[in-house]
Amino acid sequence: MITIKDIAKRVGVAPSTVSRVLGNKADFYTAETVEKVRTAARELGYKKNQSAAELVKQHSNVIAAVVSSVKTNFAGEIIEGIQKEAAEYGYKLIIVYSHSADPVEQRSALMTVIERPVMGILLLSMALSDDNLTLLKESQIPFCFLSMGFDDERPFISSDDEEIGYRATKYLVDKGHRHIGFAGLDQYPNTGRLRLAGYKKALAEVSVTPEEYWVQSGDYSYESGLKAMQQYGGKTDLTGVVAASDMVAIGVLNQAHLFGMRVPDDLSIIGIDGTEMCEIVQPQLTSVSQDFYKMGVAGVQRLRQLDLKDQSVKNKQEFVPIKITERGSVSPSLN
Amino acid sequence: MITIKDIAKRVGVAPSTVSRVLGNKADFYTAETVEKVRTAARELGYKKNQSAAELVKQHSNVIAAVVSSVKTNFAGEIIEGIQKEAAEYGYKLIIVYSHSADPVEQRSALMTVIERPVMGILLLSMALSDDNLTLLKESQIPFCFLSMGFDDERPFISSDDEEIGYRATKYLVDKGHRHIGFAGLDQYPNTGRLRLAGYKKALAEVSVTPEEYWVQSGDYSYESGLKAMQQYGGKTDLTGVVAASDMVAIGVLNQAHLFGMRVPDDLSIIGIDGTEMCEIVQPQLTSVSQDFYKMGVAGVQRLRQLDLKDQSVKNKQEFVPIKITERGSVSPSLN
DNA sequence: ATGAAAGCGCTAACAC
DNA sequence: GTGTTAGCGCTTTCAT
Repeated sequence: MITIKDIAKRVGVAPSTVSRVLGNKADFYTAETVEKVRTAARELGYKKNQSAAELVKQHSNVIAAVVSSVKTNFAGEIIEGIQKEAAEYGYKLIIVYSHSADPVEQRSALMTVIERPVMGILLLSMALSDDNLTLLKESQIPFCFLSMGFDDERPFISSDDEEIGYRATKYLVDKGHRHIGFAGLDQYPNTGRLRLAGYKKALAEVSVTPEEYWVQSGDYSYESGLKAMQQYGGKTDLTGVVAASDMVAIGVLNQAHLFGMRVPDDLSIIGIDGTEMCEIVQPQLTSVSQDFYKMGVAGVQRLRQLDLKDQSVKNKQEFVPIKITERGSVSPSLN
Repeated sequence: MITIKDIAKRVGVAPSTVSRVLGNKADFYTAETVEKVRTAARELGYKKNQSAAELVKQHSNVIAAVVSSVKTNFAGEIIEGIQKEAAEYGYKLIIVYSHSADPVEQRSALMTVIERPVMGILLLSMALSDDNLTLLKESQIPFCFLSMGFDDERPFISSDDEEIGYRATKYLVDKGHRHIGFAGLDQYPNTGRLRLAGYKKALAEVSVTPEEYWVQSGDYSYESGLKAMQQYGGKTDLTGVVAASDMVAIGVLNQAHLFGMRVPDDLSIIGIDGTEMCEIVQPQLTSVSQDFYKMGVAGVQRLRQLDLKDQSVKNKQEFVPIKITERGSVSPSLN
């Protein structure tokens, strides 16, 4: 292994000088020294030992993202946003996966990043257990949750779930629909509750109280959509459905087709997320689009502020705007 | 920050003893010492500084996966395989992303993991530039390519692309098809060439020489499928299409539908990969399924052997079996 | 503008 | 079984 000592010896300077040159500390050197050091480093094939640097600096330019599941198809967009913005500031990104549910696995993933001096931690759609949240806080490392909101003090950047539920439902209401189902509502403490509240609010504005079977729970999966539609049945009085994710929407769509229903003529469907999945089914899915890319970007900016000791944003909770993308799965109600 | 010294002081032993207890080095201690040390560590909220440990050990139990693109939908399956198998042996996994194309970005991603003593590097569908391959080799860190084959000495674990091309085409041939297109053939040095060779071989066995327009190039995307089918046209004499990926297959499928063609009655389609996308379209896609999960598992095992100084597998090139999963997008040719 | 020296937190001989 | 000691490679005062 080539170290700065080797370079120092070769060039005839002290290791500290090499360190300064390679670390671009001000430009207090003769151009000649810089040149010689750089050349020697290249020729010897020098590679910095970050462990050593991190040990003394107790800091690094690495951002860690902890992701709840490999399967979510929007995580990629958030990561792209993080990656792009991180590159902007010279931060590196490492990602670790953890299934949201299991506290032990969560802990292992957290430890992987806490045990080294990362510059900040971004948690993607993670519902951290209390123990693990404590662990995270004690680490003193700046952090922020992404794409998941909470009703306590935790910092997060996400969409406003109540608004999502409200606007999706309102969109169908404005098209004349009154019997509207919610398919695949999740069981997380907040997301599901808030989306449901928004859904009920939009319905209440036109004096509709949803029947119990209108709301079908699920886990964002394609199967959840299939199952929800099976519950509704081929002769349902529902004319519109809000689906908890694009995959749920596709499940509802396919099951409706299997029942011989036409979409959107017999049934209107609006999805939530707005991933590329919306465009590969027929009809293409109208959806409430979340700006995942922007969450990633905002997450990096948050970490950066924290790194710069701006404590004012420590527990800031921030919403990223949503929008409705009209495609072909909703039509006016004929009733 | 709490260090082993703090624990040592508190318990009244030497730091080295604490290190040994916490590192589970044999069980050469009084249960009492172990108990006291553990308790103190917990009470003080001790967190190991991995940078320090890695600096002295020049080694860690971290596997790094370098992934070519955030968008590939099979990377998730490989990662699940890696994760699962890694956990089996107590290895941790960190992932870094890099777009396959840009050597500069590739280099940055590589450096992120090379600059610390990771135990091994797995490269997922990465076509590394020569410079970066040299960099990787010089790092002395064990590595293996996954889901991408090469015609040089590089170690890899992937499907046999010629076999994929052959079996996909043969499957259609056996159903009576003779005019068979290949949609979305990629431009990578190997993958595309080998799949094309397999395709031509299966066709040659029934004395068919493909017309030039039968083979449409692409980049595995949905759009590539759309475009390929547009080139074929609604009145094509092709009765079957092999698609380079499931997304390409879906593109072909949708464009065929737009042309008013029925699948599989008017056109049979077989996809490559076998991701969950196959089951969310109608008809469901028959596909050549790759065992991505197994590639991940095998990758970890490879790294483990290398870690155990088993040099015999250093440049081993390994194929993972493929299989045809029959769903609903292929029917016998009526000609 | 550069060198000398100290030390980050941990592990691994080597003693006893 | 446990303590002592010597670094791992790097950064950073503090000199000069």
